[in-house]
Amino acid sequence: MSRPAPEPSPYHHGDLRATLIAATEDLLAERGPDAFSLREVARRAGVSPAAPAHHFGDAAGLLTAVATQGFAELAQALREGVASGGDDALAALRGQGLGYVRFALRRPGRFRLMFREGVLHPDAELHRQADAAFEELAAGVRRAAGVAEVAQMTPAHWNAVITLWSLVHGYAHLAIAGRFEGFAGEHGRAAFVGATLPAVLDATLAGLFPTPAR
Amino acid sequence: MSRPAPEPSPYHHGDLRATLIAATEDLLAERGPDAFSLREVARRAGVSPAAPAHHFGDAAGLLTAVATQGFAELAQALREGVASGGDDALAALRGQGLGYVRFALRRPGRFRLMFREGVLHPDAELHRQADAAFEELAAGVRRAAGVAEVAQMTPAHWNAVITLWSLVHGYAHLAIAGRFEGFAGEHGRAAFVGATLPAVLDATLAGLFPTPAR
DNA sequence: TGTACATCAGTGAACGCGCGTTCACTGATGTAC
DNA sequence: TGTACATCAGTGAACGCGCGTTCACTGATGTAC
Repeated sequence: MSRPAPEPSPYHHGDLRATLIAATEDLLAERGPDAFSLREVARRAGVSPAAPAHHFGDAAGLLTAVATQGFAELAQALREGVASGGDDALAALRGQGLGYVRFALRRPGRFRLMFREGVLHPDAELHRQADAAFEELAAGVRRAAGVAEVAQMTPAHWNAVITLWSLVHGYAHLAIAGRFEGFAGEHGRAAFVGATLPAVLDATLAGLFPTPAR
Repeated sequence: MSRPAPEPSPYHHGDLRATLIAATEDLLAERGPDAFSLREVARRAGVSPAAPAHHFGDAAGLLTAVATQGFAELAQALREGVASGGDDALAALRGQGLGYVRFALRRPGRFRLMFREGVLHPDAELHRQADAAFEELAAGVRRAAGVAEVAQMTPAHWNAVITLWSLVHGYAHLAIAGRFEGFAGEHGRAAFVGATLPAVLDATLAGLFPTPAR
């Protein structure tokens, strides 16, 4: 997870912006959002504490850039989850749910940052990426419900979106916070998730999209 | 939400322990867990910065006490939610879900603290209270499933517990983080929750506890 | 009932720390002519 | 092709701040006799 040691620094870095984002993600992964500090990130990037201001303005600006990139990757993870379901719309929706949770567990610190209030700048691009990720979920529900357009979605369809989002979001948070460790037992977290999450999603989807023949 | 101004302080406070806990809850409510500081709490309680150490050891000790009390109140909120459902086990379970979310939204800062890693002491009483709250949820599922004892619960029953817990936990977190504000629109958050959460719970419960006649 | 004394609960000054940000600066790059 | 110069990207020292915790202390309480 850690990057190579800083080079014997030339004056101009090359791609300091990307390096600072990567260092921030590493720090979040290792020590969580509470341990973030601009100086620590600068130290890891092998750069003076004033350097980040050049690219991000201030500390919140750097975190906002990290969160924005996070939402873009979340949307991507949801798209890949859909693809894993093939032609079956319900299987695609389940794949999306799995993708959401796996995304969260892959980088828990960043995931928590993305949904933290008060530490990010209000930012048009951030909101655009967050909305795009949400829209992936809504599109999944439309496919499962046989609805083509956003304008055709009923309150029940929106409730289905909220239900699935809440479910995977809560599952991810509880898993990250270690609340499932009483269950996970000897098998570890990954095995626990693999064993329970598909069943959890299927039971919920059965309630949201009952099939006559079931 | 704010307490009366500190009295012209007598040397001995009377009930400083409870006062510090209350001041912490106020601070969490007003400015969130990130803004917590021991000195600010002492200021609000009208007491020197060294006073809290006498009762709680250190800052994490105070937060741990607050979280412990929070879990006790969460368990109580779940019990009240059950009662609202009367004799119908599914209605009781829905009431529990409503109680969970309402508890979270009543004091969002404290709720977030309770599930924050790294800021609380590992503490026997804290874990006892957290487990007791969780056990309320499991008991609700047992009633709905017609199972009398913990030992009789199947993996499917445990999955139902995890599903409901994830659902209400995620819903609460998303609501607190303002992610539903695009929906809430003109009606405000309370109205949004009142309109969507019961339906969300019912749809999920239908998937978890299908009834033959449905 | 009165008094000595231990214990409890709080004071307030001081410590050292890491932080975000600022500032004047300088080295490197690239562009105009 | 050379050269002057503007712009960019980083330095590193310094600032002021609020923090958690420590320390020797003192005022209040309560208990033993």
